[in-house]
Amino acid sequence: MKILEDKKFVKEIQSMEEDYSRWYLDIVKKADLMDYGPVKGTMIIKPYGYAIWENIQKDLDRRFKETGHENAYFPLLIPESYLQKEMNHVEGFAPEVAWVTQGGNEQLEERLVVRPTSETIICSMMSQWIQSYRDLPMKLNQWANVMRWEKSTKPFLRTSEFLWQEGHTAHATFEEAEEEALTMLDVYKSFVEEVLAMPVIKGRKTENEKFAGAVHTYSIEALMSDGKALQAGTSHHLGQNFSKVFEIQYSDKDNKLQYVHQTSWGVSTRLIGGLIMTHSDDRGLALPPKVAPIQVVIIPILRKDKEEVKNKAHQIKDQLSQLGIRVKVDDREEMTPGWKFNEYEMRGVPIRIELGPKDIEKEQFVLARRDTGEKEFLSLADLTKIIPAKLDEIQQNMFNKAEQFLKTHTFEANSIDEMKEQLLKEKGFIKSWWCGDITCLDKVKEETGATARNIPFDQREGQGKCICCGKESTTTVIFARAY
RNA sequence: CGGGAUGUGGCUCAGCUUGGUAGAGCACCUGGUUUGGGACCAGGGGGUCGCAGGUUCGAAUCCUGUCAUCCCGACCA
Repeated sequence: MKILEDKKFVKEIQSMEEDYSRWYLDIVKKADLMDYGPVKGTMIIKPYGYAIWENIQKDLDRRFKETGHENAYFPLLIPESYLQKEMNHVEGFAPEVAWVTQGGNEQLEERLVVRPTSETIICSMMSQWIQSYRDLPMKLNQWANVMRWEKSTKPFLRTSEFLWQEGHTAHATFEEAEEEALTMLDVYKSFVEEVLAMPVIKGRKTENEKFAGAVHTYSIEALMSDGKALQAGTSHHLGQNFSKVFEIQYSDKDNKLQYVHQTSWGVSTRLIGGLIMTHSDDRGLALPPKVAPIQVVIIPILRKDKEEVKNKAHQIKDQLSQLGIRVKVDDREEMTPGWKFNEYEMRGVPIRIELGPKDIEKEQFVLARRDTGEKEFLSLADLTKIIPAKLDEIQQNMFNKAEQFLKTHTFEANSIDEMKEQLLKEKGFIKSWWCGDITCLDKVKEETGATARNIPFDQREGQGKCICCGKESTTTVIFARAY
């Protein structure tokens, strides 16, 4: 077993150390995930990037269905009057909605918004569909694009148009809606941790960070490799805020009219940005096997006995494909093996198999891991046992590394000065006591640039002094600079 | 939305100060030699210089506007 020296193979990528932001942009371009669209904040998700999204969709969709949800699709355009109904909601979204004011050559009588989220239109339909407690719960999900007129954009992390899924449910009681919101938060957490190998912190959003129109918002927060936080998913308990204005009522068992209790929850293509900033390095993208469009790439070394080597490579491919592994053989002769090694490392393929005439003679192959850079010689006879095991090992190792990073970058601070000092030294999550007063959060933000990410479910025992005002508090908050 | 920077073949950039027939490297195409960590030689194709106006005999170059991208800040369920 030999470990690669820390040589820089990829000269096209700016190092993370020197310029993190440039590094990120280099990765998304060089790994061929996206390209810019002609309109500000829009992007083309290229086939390789879209394949990642499809893998995310596939896995999440299965989890949604397992928890009793059904997919549907609602219109892109929403009448202005719908948005106006819930006051907090309008105010929250007003600055970032795109308007349609004209159809063909005619001015519209009522302006339409391009959906920034679909609560209003889905609620208006639910009010027609729900009559009785027997119609509940109603648990819907849609895969869609949404648009928010963003002022500053960055590929995958914040774009004007993005792809997401939004779940919308209606329940008979507050408790049921609460349970749903928490269940879906769990679904997100287990998906993001198991599939994307990104450890996250579950918690409740503070009042000033919650969704416009929600009773409260839960989130999972991830930590990027530059120490900044990323909201990876949200789940909202909407209470009766929307059902009251959209009149979603049902008759209960005693034939009394009741308003439903609702939830909504979503994750977006932003997860791809998080994936990149969690695992990748100066050599390019690194993908956990479970989302990687190509899990194993086979590079035949074509010096002599070309046909034999090629045939063997394809034979290996077939063997692995039969196990459900996503494999690609790159037997192009116009590229050198070295070029291909770098190319697939840059694109984040978890396992590379090198196969040359000498290997075939010795009944062996070379396995190179993207996560550790290790190369080893292994017996071809064990191929179908080794590869699945290695993929699992890589998946686990990537999660462990990220979890280790999160642990070593979670700090405690007892005063604003301490937090400032820590953020100057090294960024990360900052755990602090908080008295519950929103103005204290504002002050922290103003002085340190860090915002309250969430109030983690996993609270510390005991009590301490509020980071800002010094009052005795029993609530722990996670602060961080965030994307 | 404020401050700064950039926009020239697919990519990275030079040329602009001082206006005068568009360049390099990489990539691409053809042929040959190569191939175990980004090969080499020879030949070849490709750009209305982001877009729109203006100044000028003449604009990639000067002026105005506009759009997009990047950085910093504000905003961001």
